[in-house]
Amino acid sequence: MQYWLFKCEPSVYSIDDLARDKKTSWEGVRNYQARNFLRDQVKKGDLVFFYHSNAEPPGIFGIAEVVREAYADHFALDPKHKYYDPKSSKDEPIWYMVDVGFVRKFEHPVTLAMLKDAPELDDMMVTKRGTRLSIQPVKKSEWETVLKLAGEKLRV
DNA sequence: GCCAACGTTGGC
DNA sequence: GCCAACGTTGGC
Repeated sequence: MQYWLFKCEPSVYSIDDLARDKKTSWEGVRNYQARNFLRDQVKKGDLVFFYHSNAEPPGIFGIAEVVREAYADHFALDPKHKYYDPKSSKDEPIWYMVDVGFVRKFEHPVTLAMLKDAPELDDMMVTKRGTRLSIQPVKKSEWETVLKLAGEKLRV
């Protein structure tokens, strides 16, 4: 059982959209390092911080749960889609996606500024400038620290 | 909207 | 394989 942080621009898809839909596919990851995490390490039952990027304010807005492990990202095969990648094919998909379900929206989101202020989170990728990975592993201690900052119970 | 920090592409 | 040009991310 592992913890993750998934980034998304709320103008594209937000925690509120997930709360409404209950479940969504997490497609469009087009970075190899993030792809490797998604394909090889993200497992069913893992818990995910839902991070709003390019937002005001940026930060962690809630929790999702992985409900389906990696499968081929078929949006890469559609020439009309913005996630199209001509190098990908049905037989040899390059890109993968997972499905996540809604768990909880934080009553008090943990903003990026709060994450940066917490010394326990100095090693967290999202707090380091220049880290643009959209799928990031989160340590158990970091997970618990963020929940405390959010004023949330540790048990999900 | 700006721009720094990356990742990717492609000529050589 | 190098590296300049270009595209993207994402905070501010």
